[in-house]
Amino acid sequence: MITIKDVAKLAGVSHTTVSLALRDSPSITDKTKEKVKAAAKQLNYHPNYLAQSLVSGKTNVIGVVSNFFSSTFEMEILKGIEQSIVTLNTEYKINLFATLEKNDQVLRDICLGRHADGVILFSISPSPETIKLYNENNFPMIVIDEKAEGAIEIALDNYHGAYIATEHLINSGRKNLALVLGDSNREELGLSQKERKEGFIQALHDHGLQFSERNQFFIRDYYFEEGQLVFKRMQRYCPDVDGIFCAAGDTVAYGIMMEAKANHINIPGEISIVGYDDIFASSIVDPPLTSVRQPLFKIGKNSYASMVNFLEGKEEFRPTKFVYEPQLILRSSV
Amino acid sequence: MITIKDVAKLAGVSHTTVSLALRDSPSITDKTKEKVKAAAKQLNYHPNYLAQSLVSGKTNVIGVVSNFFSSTFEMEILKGIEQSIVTLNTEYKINLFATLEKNDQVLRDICLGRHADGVILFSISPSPETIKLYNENNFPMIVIDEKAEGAIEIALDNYHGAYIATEHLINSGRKNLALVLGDSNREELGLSQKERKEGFIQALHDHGLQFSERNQFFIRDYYFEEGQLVFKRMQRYCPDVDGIFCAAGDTVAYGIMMEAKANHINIPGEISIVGYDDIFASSIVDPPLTSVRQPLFKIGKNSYASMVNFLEGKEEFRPTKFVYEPQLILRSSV
DNA sequence: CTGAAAGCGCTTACAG
DNA sequence: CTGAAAGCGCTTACAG
Repeated sequence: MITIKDVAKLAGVSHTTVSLALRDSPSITDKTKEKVKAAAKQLNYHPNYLAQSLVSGKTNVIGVVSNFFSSTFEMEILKGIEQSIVTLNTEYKINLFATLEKNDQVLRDICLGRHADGVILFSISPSPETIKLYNENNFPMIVIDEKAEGAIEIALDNYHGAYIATEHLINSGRKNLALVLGDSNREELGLSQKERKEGFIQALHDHGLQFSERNQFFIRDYYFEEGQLVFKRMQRYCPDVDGIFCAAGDTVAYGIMMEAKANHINIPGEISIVGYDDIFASSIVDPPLTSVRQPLFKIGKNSYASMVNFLEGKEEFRPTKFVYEPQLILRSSV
Repeated sequence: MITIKDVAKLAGVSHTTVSLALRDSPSITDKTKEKVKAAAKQLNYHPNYLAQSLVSGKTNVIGVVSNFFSSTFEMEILKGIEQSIVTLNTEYKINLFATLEKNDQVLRDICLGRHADGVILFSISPSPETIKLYNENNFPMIVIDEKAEGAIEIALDNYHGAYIATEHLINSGRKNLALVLGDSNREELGLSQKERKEGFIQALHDHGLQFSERNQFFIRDYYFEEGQLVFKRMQRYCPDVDGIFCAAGDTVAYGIMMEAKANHINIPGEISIVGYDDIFASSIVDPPLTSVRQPLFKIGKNSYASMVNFLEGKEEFRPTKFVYEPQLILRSSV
């Protein structure tokens, strides 16, 4: 490994001078700089960032933390971040950290191990201790789609999204609505699913309809096949359902639609359905799926931009909550 | 920031002892260990990985490098990697580095800045100098879907995938085939597109058909809308096309199908089409799209596992080329 | 069994 | 304008 000392030796100066010259310090002669740079080039020298960061306390990386990175939700936000990186053209690199369930542990590591200068979390709820740790270390933290008191919260208005979806079903004449929720692998519902359930119930009430626990169906992994199973269960236990709000997302909604089709039940003729997420395929399935779209691209873009502002001291970090409103995309499934 | 010295002070020992105790060195009394660990816990101490890595020369992170991470190709491989991480349950974390075009620069940084112990590249072709640098530093490099002499190459047999797709179209009676290629933003075709073109042409020849440059259409960004445009151009310049091999992938193929539908042209009645990638939506579009599936999940899984083996010294790193065969998934678009 | 010393590769005051 | 020294937070021989 080529170090600063090798360059110093070749250039015939001290390693201090090399360090200074390479960072274009004004206190070094142009002639010395040239000599040093030539030597560095000849040896193909590149500074060890580990060492640099250790002394400077800066890594120039922004950490993006998520449970995993293999679903469309993350993809959309990442697209926004990527766009922001390209247009802003800053010094900052991004690193993606997949926590695979070990959320707080990974977060601690990033902060204490100085793997980044700040983090953006996707659907991860940090513990109060972790938030405290970040604040103590002046590490900005932006949390998308989860609660995080003391950090910057980017909330998606799931309540409202569910409300408008449900209202749309009701306004189109549906009276017996089913709700499909994803309960992940936990005992209780995640934040967004819980809020969607509340929005669903409220819309029902506001239109004089009753919510029945029996019209509620659960899936775990957000798979297409689970949607097929849900429809089977629905046919069996609630054959009179005429509208479905699939809060568990579009992929599950496709499964429901496919199974309905397989049973010769017409959508939207006999049953209407509204999905959530408006992922790409929703415009090309048959029939095109009405769905709630969240401004994920914009969220990614803005989050990255804010983070850069915090890190460059252009904006003061202060716990705030921002709410982004979803939008109902009307197609032909209702 | 809490350092090893703070812990030492609280525990009443030297910082050397703290370091040893925390790593469970056999040369430290159980009693001292307890004392140290209690102190560390009380102060909520976590080692600075930057410092640890600087001295140990190990980061315990595997770098995953891609131009960006927001397409289904990366998603599928990542799924495999994530599964591998969970089942293997190793010490290694993964970090995703988005290069956004600055491929070699990012790769150099990772190696020289010790941001990782080894890398897995997605569709990135490292320069010979970069490969040399990695080899000199004993940094294992696995390259998926691109050429990289001197590294481990994971090749997708694009030639064969294109060949079987084309042959299938011919065997189903199609005689006037069009080819749709993605030429990205470069002057020349990327490796995989070039190979697909060769497979297409060879299949044509082997069945006594001629390849015509006029039956070739290009897109740049792999967008759905480009597929719609391609179909319009096709209608205009080659109205007698009866089969399409969309080497540019399924998303573009959907655009073609939609535009055909909008023009009341029946698929597969009048025109057949085969896509590439077999992304999720292909099974649910109407008609379901016949497509070439690449074993991306498996590739991700195996790549991660090999990397761990290299890093742990269980397997010797030696430049090799592995070829994974694609598979034609038959549906109703032919 | 424990601690003082040297060192990982760098940067930043401080002398000269 | 340049270099010797101290230090970032840690680990690893080496004494004692």
